[in-house]
Amino acid sequence: MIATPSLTVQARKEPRQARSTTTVEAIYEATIQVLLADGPSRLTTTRVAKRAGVSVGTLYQYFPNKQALFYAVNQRYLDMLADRVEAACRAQHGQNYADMARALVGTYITVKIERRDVTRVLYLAAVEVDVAELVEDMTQRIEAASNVMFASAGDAEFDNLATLNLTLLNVLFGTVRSFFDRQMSDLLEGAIGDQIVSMFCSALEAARSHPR
Amino acid sequence: MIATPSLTVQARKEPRQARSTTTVEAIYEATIQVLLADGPSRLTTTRVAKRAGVSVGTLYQYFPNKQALFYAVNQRYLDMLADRVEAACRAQHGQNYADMARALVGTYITVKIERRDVTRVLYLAAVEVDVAELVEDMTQRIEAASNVMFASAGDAEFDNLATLNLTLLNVLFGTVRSFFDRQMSDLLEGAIGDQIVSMFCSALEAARSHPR
DNA sequence: ACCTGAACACCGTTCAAGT
DNA sequence: ACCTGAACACCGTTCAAGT
Repeated sequence: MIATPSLTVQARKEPRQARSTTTVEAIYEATIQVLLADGPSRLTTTRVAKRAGVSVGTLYQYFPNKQALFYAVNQRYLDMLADRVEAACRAQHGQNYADMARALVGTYITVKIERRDVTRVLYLAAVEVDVAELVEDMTQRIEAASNVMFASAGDAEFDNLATLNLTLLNVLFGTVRSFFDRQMSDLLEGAIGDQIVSMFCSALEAARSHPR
Repeated sequence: MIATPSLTVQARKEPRQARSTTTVEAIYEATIQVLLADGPSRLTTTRVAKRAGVSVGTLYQYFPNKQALFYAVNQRYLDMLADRVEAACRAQHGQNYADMARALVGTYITVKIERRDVTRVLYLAAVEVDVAELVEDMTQRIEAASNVMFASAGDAEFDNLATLNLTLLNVLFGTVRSFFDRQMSDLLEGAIGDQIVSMFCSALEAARSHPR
């Protein structure tokens, strides 16, 4: 397994003129469209370029390879996701831990479901390209925000919060992914989402410090 | 997104002579080796054939396309996983639900870790090919076995067991996957595995029927 | 019954030539 | 400064020819 040096994965150059900004936008949009319409296995640079209305050469002027293109699309999506969850965590500062759990789980699920097509297609395609690094960044932002949030709970203090938090977030990410992979994402908005929240609450409850 | 008709994904013909059984074995083995050594993006039919010591044509005599090859490798692995978990569930029939949770979670994690390389590489490559159907089959076998097991618990009865069981298994599958994707699979054998078991237990406890 | 490998269509990527 | 598209190497797949 060869790790792709991350440099090759950055955009080749920044657009400097209005014309090329439009081009890059069109390429992003076309990438998602091709993924949605034709599936990951038909995500070819030629197809994306054609759909974006430019030549392949142009695409390669902005993205050194197909990976970089897909990487950029993921980056936008994952940054947005991390932004939203961070904001939700900040908003809960000092509140009750049950509300925190609800906000964290709820926001994550909401964002994933708002863009359910993109979510699914990115889960599906995530492997044709090495996106692990990006996912790890997003994960760590959320982990940090969530840690700070739970540590600030007004109604409890927790033992081993870091480890518990790690587990809880992997539970959340993994469970949501399982439901998406199995095309059962709709259930997340209902009873299943609530079950996840109560699992969070029980686990937190069990980890409360009881100083004497 | 085009669903691959499942027929094209079956092995093209059954080997009838000792010679060809060996060939098919060699091809399976070579597939895993190439995946492990070169990564999913370099899994090419030519490479597999070469590593197996046969010509490409021979490979195509037994597998109609690259998908079918990868599909077959997954099938073996997932069948084995379902077999093991089913056996563990059967062994717990009539016991306490906490022991059941420990056995279910423990067996699943143990099998995944026993073959950690293959596990990781199959998670990684799972998308280059449509394997969703296979995963769904394995999942449903485990779901059925687990449902029967928990329904037989000697120390409790549960409300809405089917829904709860669905959530619990997606939690298990998803969480394990998250730790593997993040290359933190070792943690599953220790404290994290225990945390998953206690989350199972709290959720089950909360769902106990209390008839009056 | 099984195997071989040259041949074909297609994809990622490049680069000389254009505006 | 940006764009084009023919050209090249490589991969999936086929099939006529071999044992």
